[in-house]
Amino acid sequence: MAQDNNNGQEQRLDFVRQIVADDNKTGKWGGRVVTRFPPEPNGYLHIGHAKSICLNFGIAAENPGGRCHLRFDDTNPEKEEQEYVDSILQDVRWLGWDWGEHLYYASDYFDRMYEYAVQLVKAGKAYVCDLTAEQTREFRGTLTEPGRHSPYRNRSIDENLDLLERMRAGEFPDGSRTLRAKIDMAHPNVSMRDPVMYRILHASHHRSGDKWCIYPMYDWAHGLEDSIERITHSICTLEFENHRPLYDWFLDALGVYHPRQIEFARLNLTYTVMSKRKLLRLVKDGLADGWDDPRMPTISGMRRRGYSPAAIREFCRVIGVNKFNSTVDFALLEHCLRQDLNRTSPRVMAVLRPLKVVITNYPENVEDLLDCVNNPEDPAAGSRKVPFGRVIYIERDDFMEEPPKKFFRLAPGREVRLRYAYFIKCNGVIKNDQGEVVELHCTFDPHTRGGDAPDGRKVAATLHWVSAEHALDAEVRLYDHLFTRENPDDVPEGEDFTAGINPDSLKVLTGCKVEPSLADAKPLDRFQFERLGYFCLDPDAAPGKLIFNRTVTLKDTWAKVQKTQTD
RNA sequence: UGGGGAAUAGUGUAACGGCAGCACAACUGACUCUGGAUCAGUUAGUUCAGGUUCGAAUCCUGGUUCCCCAGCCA
Repeated sequence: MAQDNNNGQEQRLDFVRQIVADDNKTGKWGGRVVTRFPPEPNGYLHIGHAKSICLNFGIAAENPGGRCHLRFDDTNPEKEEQEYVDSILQDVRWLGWDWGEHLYYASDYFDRMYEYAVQLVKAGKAYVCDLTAEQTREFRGTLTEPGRHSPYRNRSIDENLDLLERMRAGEFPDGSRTLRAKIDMAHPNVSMRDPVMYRILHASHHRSGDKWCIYPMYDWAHGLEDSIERITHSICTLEFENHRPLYDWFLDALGVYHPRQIEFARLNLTYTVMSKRKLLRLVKDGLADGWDDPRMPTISGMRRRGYSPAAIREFCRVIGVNKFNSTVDFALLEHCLRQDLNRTSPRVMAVLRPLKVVITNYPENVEDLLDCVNNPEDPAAGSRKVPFGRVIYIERDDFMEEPPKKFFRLAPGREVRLRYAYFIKCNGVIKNDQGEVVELHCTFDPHTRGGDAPDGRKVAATLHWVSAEHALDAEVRLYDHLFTRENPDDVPEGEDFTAGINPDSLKVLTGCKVEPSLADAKPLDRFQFERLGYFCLDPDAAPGKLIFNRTVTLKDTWAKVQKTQTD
């Protein structure tokens, strides 16, 4: 799987894969290809992570003997939780990737990292600093001005060794000291100005418990993790480009195995936010109903919404990999989704906003089972029997008493086809006291059973329907973008991204009518409701209580026509 | 005003000195028992100014614009 290079042609490599291919050619890594996906377990994975996952696991899968490690970068106990670890494991697996036995935790390397730190201290390349966080910032200088040396920079190696050991032993309070690399306080790259390697944090870690009260910083830890695991290509996002000199400095100073760090641009998508901070905010403020809210761009949200792993993988393939910031049109994601769902989803009939239709010349109490194709894109999917009856429901939108020009559907005096069933003609409109249409009276042509007229006459439209007697009730949740603007951060002065929340991103429809075959649907089962879109059964559903999520609509040219007519 | 990156149709990406191509979106049309799917077509691009070259998106010089960096976050 994963290398769906079904476009025949010689394949174009993105710049990361090109580097890997070149390295394989020169034998730089002895033919090894080892990548890693290193999430911090402080939130749920989102579609942006999927891009990184597909890149790293994809490269490993495409190269003989290649492998990709799943490694939790759990160096900050204050933000990390087991719940996130569990969700990440589930999401990566669901996306279709397999890390084999290569599941790792940075916290498992804490002992070795400490030994490496001692090594640097002994080499005179690291020191214990007593500056407060605020002082450290002041001493660091600015982007345009060099920093100043910490007064603790020239402590003796023995004193540093002693202090570091006592830091680890828990003798000092949080924030009172740090271990810093001794590099260059005048370096134009601010991250090289004696960066902090360890901070004191008397916090319980979700895996190592209370064993440690000093925790390594990202820059110190990450290269070591890569080195320990003998990663060949350490692929990360653009904001770490500034850190590469430091990544290299640490590994060189230690003289250990040294992977190559490569940076690529993170994914941005229209109408959505992608930072964990903002997603956390949506969850915490109740703007979304949890991490797996079907409107969230999280993997768990998309799964619940009805996305397929294949669609997400295809999306990650077509967006490519680059070094500049770009924002992908949400429509491209939906395109990949529809493409996959079209060929895999069984068709079924469901009426979201029911309009009762009585077929006046149809006999009462007959059993009439009609053959319906399960998936015209997949002959192997076969067919099913769907019951018909004298009273049926059709979609309210499929009838107009006074149809405008391009409306092809049912109207007084007009004949249409009921999908896989009969031609019906409307000759009676019943209204309530408010003048709303509540019922239609139609006649059917018994010779059109199955949907074809023996005399060859044509109808302009085919409608979906559900037999009233056999229909199942269902709740259907319709989703729209969580944000009204293409760029949610594009908000008025003084407001934040939540100002652009779409108040209509969720519509709950009750009293929907679906065909009886859906009684057996299981959570997350995907269907195409004919003419409407793709839907999946929500995990909130229970026996006798059907709840469907609309994953995405079908392309709807009538809706487009309507829109241009009203504009 | 320091350092590090980057600029190709509306959007996302190819072209690695030799005809600027693909996909999405938009718009036409054909076909259709899903106004779905499918098929055919149209619109539309090299950040700017110089230079090198028979030939430049690609190489060189300069400019413009955008992104990242001053956490004891990752």
